[in-house]
Order: sequence, then structure tokens, then C-alpha cells
Amino acid sequence: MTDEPDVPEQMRVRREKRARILASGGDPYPVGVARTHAIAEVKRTYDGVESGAETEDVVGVAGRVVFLRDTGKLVFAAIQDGEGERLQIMLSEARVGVESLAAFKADVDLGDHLFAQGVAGKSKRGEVSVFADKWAIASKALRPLPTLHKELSEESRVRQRYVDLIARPLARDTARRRAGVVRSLRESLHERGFIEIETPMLQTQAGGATARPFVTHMNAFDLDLYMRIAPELFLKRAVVGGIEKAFEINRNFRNEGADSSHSPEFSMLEAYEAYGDYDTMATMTRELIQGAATDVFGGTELELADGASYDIGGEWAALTLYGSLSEALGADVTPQTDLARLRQWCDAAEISVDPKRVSHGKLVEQLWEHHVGSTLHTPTFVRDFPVETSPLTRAHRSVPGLVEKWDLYVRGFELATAYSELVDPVIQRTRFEEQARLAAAGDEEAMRVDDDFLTAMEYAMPPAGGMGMGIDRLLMALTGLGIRDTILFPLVKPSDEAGA
RNA sequence: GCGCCUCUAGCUCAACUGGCAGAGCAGCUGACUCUUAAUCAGCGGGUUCCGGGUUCGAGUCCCGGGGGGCGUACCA
Repeated sequence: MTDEPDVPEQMRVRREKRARILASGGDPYPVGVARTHAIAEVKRTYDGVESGAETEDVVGVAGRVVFLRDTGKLVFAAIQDGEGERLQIMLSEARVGVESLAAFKADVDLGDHLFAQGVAGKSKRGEVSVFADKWAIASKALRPLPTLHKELSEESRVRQRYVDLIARPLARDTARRRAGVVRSLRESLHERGFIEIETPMLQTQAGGATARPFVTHMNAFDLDLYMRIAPELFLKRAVVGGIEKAFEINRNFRNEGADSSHSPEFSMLEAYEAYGDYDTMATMTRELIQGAATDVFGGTELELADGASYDIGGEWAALTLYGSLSEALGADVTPQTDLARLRQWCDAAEISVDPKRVSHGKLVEQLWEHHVGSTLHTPTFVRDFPVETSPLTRAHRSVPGLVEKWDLYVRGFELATAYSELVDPVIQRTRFEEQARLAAAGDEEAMRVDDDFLTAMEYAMPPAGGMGMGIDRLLMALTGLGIRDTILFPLVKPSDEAGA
């Protein structure tokens, strides 16, 4: 194994060390070590010790070696644990003996997990240290660590996130912050009496959103199945059945483009509340987000990765789709504005529209996105959408041609959306049929008629508000990072060079 | 999908108009009992993403392919 020709020198050397340890009766991968203290605990406890002083407290610590310095009869090693805390280990010939120190120098590399036992104290330079009496390799690394003083290339970061997590504090923080945000959302929803349910990811037809699905196949039933594009239609079935406040935080899959704000698999929160509407959902959404910001970032004033900062506290701005578009265009746009006029504005703004999907609603939304959406940086609710593009939303209670739907925009992208849900099964059927016509005409993202869902609706769904929010995008909004940095292991195309 | 940029040692990056492929860290050998990207002496390490082509000569120029980034179009 040590004479494979293609193995780089540094890997070859580490493999030889592993073999040597085994040959001399040692164990490069012991089942455990006698760890007594976390690194942060040691640093905290002995912070008050005088420089150069040793205590009589024996501690056992373990972590990954991230720094090594051999000064002859004294060796310094810094170990790092899962929280990114570092602790200095000092190994002196006087304490461990000539032989053990020589073995340490010969066998331990940067990247190894190391265990050390000894008294806690402080070095002459004032750094909390463990003066080791004993040491052991807790796990031998066979690959060298990257340079810890330089940023890993963007590609290496996502391809080898495990290395990124070792090397880059922000990577560790982001993983923990994401966990904190998700936890905060769950707790806030639980406090409001919501019940978390899990709905199918494998579906016989992908509904609940307009998007192209991934297709897969079930062998046992010889059946083509779709990965879900949204949990909406199943969550609503649950509401019909009496789970009046239902939510799900889980993955959706959309077979579409990938860029700095789109991932083919992404996490989404959807929540439905019987006897709520799009206004109650707006309040709840704001409180969920502000709560997550407070729980994880200590408040609603956010400092972003790109240096920008903004405050998401207080009430959020609200405007209407048609009103804000009219203002931006300097002309009245209403649900009655005809297609020809909308096309002129699209041409003027050089917006190209898929000819298979041209409708009043589609053009209005594209115009709005171009002229208004990308300019909204602080959280803003955009209210009241055209009916054609919102087949699951109920008609506006006072304005004909509109539906009760809002989109929440932050930093130029859509973070969340909510409806006063359509619960009339007869209207729902005609909406589905209209979608099916679009699909037949070539619109690959249009919905299909879901008969089982319509049957459920015919048992009567209570009036309800529903909301969907992208979890990845929430992290983006709170941190300023791109979507691939908020997802720990984003999809990457295979490359022959990655790993071995 | 289209356009532009990019791929060189384990990692991060150099290499002019085509002319011996280099540095820092990391590695190996040695010195040093307070280092913390230590210092000192020495030594290794390359399919320059892959496949063709032009040329006396290609990391560099041309063609094809792959990975990555940015912009643009669509979706959240």
C-alpha cells in the first residue's frame, strides 16, 4: 500500500506512519481516549492562572492538531475541537521522556486527532496550556490539512465541506446558525400550537407549485413517481382532516436552474392555520423571522457577510403589486390592463417571455420583478396578485381579478409567500382545469388536476391562511451568504479530481 | 441554455511578446526547552483539467471536451 505510484508524498508519509505505529504495537485509531474536559472549559477555568505557572489539576483533552512547533526538547501543539476553540499542548522532554517525545515528533502530523493528559497551566507567554505527561494519537489523518492561513478556494469549500469546516470559522458558524434558525422556527411554531407533520416526498403527481419536477421510478409497483416540488396539497389535506395548525420543514426538489439563490433541493417551511388568512400569516411570518434573528444573532440588526447591515425589526413595509408597478412605470396598471399594453412595456424593458406562458398575470409579475422586486432590500410585503398565476389562492375579498396573496421580498429576492387559501372545491377544480390546459399547450411547469386533493376539499376545508418560506433563503437574508454557503452539502457536479 | 473569465506541487498562488515550471505554507533530514504562518542549515515534491493541432520548441497560441466562477434568461 505504501508503494502506490500515484499517491502524493504527504499521503505516502502519513500512511507509512500509520503502518509504523501498528507495527510497533500502537493503535492509530483507538476506540477511545480519557478525555475529561472540553477545550473551552480548560481555557475558561485556567484563564486566571499566572503566566508560567502550573496548577496541580490533571486534565485529559482531545482535538485536531492545527499547529505544531518543535523547538528541540520542547514541542508545542495546538489542538482544535468541534467548536473551533484551540488549546495549546506543551510536551517537554523533562515530562514525557526522550523516547516519547521522539515518538511524538515522528508520528504526529497536522490534522491528527490528539489526546493529551497533564496539568493545566499557562506558558511563559501567557497562553493557557496543558503540560502533557501522556499523549496518544486519537485518530491518524492520512491527508494533509490545507494551509489554514489562506481561504480555501470556493470550489474546494463545497466539494470538501469537511475540510472547509476544519479550516474556516465562518463555515462552522454558518452550520450552527442554520441549526439555530431552524430550531427557533420550530419552537416558535410549537408555541403557537402548530403541529409538525411529514408529508410525502415521493408523489404520483407533483403539485402545489409551478415548477418542473424530478422524475423517478418505483420498481415494486413499476410506477413513475415525482419528487415533490411542494408539500402544500398534502398539508391542506391534513387541515381538512382536522389538524388545524399544521407545518412542515423539509426538502423540496425542483428540476430547474442552479445559481447563487437557487438549489435543486432546498428546504422550505410551510405552515397552514385554519381560520387564519394572509394577514395573520404576515404577522406570524414577521414574528418567526424576527424571533429567529433574535435567538441566533442576538437581535434584529444584522451584519451581513458582504459588510452591509440592516435592521429587520419593527413593522415591515407593505405595498401592492399593481400599485408599486404603476408607480414604477408612471402609468396605471390594473388587472384589466390588456396584453398588448403589457407586451409593450416588456419590450421596452427587454424582458423576454416564454411564448407558451404568456398571460396577463405572467407579464405583470415579470414587469414587477424587473422594475420593483430587485430593488426591495429591507423586508417588504408585496400584496394582491393576479389570479392566473395563483391557482391555489382565493379571490380577493374586495378587488375583482386579484387574489389574496403576498410575497415577502428581502435583499432583492423572494423569501416567503402566503395566501388566503382557496377552499371552494368547485373553483379549485376550474383552476386546475385551466392549469391542465396550459400544460397541454406546452407549459411544463403548469399544474395538473389532482382529483384526490379535490375530493379532500369536497369534505370541506376550513378557511385558512398558508405560508411558505425558504429556509436557505432565510439564512441568506440573515447572513448575506450565497445559497451554496447556507447549505452544508450542496449538489456539485462530479469531478474526477475530488478526493480519491 | 447563452456570453465572459478561470483550472499550474497537499493548500493558496506566480511564470513578460511561445524559450530550463517557481514562491509561501505544508512535507522530509538536522539544530534549538516558550513557539504561536518561529529561526537556522540542507533536501525532495508537477500528466500545468482531459484529448487533438500549430511550432525547432506550448502552462502560454488554435480546435473539441470537462470542472468552477460571474453575468444573463427561467424557477423559490
